[in-house]
Amino acid sequence: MAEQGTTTARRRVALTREAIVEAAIRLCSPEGGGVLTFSRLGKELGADPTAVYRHFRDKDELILAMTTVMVEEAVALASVDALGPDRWRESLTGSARAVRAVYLERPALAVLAAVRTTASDVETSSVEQIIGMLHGAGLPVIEAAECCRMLLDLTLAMTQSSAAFLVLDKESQAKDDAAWSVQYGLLPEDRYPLLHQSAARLTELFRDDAQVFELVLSTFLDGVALKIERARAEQARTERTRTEQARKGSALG
Amino acid sequence: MAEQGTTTARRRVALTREAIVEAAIRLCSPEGGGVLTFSRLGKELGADPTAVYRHFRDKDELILAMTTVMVEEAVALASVDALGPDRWRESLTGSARAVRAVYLERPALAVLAAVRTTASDVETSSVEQIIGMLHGAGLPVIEAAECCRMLLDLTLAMTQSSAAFLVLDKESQAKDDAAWSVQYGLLPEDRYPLLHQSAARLTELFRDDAQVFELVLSTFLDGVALKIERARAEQARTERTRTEQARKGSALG
DNA sequence: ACCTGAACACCGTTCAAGT
DNA sequence: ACCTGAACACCGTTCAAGT
Repeated sequence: MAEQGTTTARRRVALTREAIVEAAIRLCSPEGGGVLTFSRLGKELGADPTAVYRHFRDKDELILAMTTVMVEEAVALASVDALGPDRWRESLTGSARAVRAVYLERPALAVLAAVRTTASDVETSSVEQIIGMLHGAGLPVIEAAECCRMLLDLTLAMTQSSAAFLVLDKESQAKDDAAWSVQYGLLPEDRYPLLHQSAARLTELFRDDAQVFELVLSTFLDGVALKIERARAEQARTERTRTEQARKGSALG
Repeated sequence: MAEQGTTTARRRVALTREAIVEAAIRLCSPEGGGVLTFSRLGKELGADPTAVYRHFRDKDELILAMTTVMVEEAVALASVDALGPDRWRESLTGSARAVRAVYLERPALAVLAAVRTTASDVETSSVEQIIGMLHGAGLPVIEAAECCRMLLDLTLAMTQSSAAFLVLDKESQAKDDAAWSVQYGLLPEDRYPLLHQSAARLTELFRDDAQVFELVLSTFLDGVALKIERARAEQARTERTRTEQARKGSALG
C-alpha cells in the first residue's frame, strides 16, 4: 500500500532534481503521452506545477538536465561494443544506432535536445575513444576529430528530423503520408519516367526513415573508409621516401 | 505618400492568400524579427490577427503554403546550374547548397517546414532531373532514386538543425557557445590527449556549422562516387560476359 | 463575403502567501 | 526551506457581431 489517494496523479515523490528529471523524461515517451508541460509534470509528480521552479530556473534548464541524462544513457549503450581500430566501421555504426534508438524512445525530448550542448564527462571520453579508433585505423588526429564530429552531427540531425515527425499530431502525420502516396502514385509516366519507375521504393523509404538513415550512414562511412585508405597510402609513401633517403644517407656517409 | 497613418503597422495590403504568405515569410527572416505569430502577422498586414483565418484553416495550413513557396524558390535556385551527368558531383553540391541557403534565410520557417511535405510540381521535376543525372552517371535507376532521397533528407536535416540553433534566443546561444569553449579549453591533456590535440579545430567546427555541412556533403558524395564506380565496373563485367558468350555462340553456330 | 473584437483554453513564468 | 495558488502575458483558435 505505497499508493494513497484516489486522484489520477502518480505516486507522490520527494521533489528532488533527479525525481523531476526522471518524471519529465517519462512524459516525453509515447507511453507517457509524448508532451512536456509544467501542468502535466506537476500531475505526474503529485505536486503543484510551479513547484518545479524551486529546483530549476526555467524550462530550458530542465531540458538541459534531461538531455544530459539521455545522452549518458545513449553513450553507455553505444560504447558497449567498442571494438578495435580494425573494426571501426562496426563500432561507429553501432554507436550511431544506439544514439538514434535512445533519442527516438522520447521523441518529444529529442526534438528539444538536439540543438543543446551538454558537457557531460561520459560524452567527452566517448568522443576521445572514437577519435582514437579512427586515428588507430590510419587517419591523422585532426581528420579523425572531423569525422567524429561529422558523424555526431549527421546522426543527431537525422534523428531529430525523425523525432519531429513522430511528435506531429496524428492528423498531420496522415496528411503527410497521404500526400506522398497520392503524389507518387499519380505521376504521369511520360513526364517522369524515372520517378515512375522508382515510385515504389521511394514510397517505402518515406514510410521508413530508419532505412534512409541506414543508407546514409553506410554511404557516409564509405566516404570515411576512402579517407582512411588515402591516409594510409600517403603514410606508406612518405615512409618509403624516408627509408630511401636513409639508405642514400648511409650509402653516402 | 503611399503610406498613411502613424501606427507601427505596415502598409495595408489586400488580404489575399499570396499577400499573407509573403508577409508571413518576411516575418520569419531575421530582419522580420524571426518569429511567426498571428499577432505579429496581423500587425504586418495592417489587419486584425484573426482575419487570416478567413483564408487559412489553421496555422498548419499557412505553414504548408509558406513551405511550398520557399521550396519553389530553393528549387529554382538549385537547378540553375544543372550540368551534365559527367558533372553530377558539382550539380548535387550546388543543389544542396542552394536549398540550405534559401532555408537559412528564414530560420523560423525552416524549423517548421523541414518535416512537412509539399507536393509541388517544380520539386517533382527537380527530383526527376537529379535521378536522371545519377542514372546517366552509371547508377541503376532505383539506386539513383535512393541517393537522391538520401541527399535530400541529409541536407534538410542538417539545415534544420542549423536553423534550430539560429532560432534559439541569444541567451541560450551564448550558453551553448560558452559550454563548448570552456569545456574544450579545460580538457586535461593526460586524460584526453587526442581531444586536447584537436580542440582548436573542433571549436572552429562548432562555431561554423556550414563547414561541418560541407565536410559531410563531401564525404557523403565520396560514398556516392564509390557506388557509381562499382555500378560501372559491374556493368562492364556483364557486358564483357555477354560479348564473350556472343562470340562463343557465333563460333559454335 | 469578408473583417473585427471579445472570449476561451492553454502555455511558461512570477510572486505573495502559506507551512 | 520548500510548496501552493492566484495572477499575468502570450499563444492559437472560435464565434457572434459588425460592414
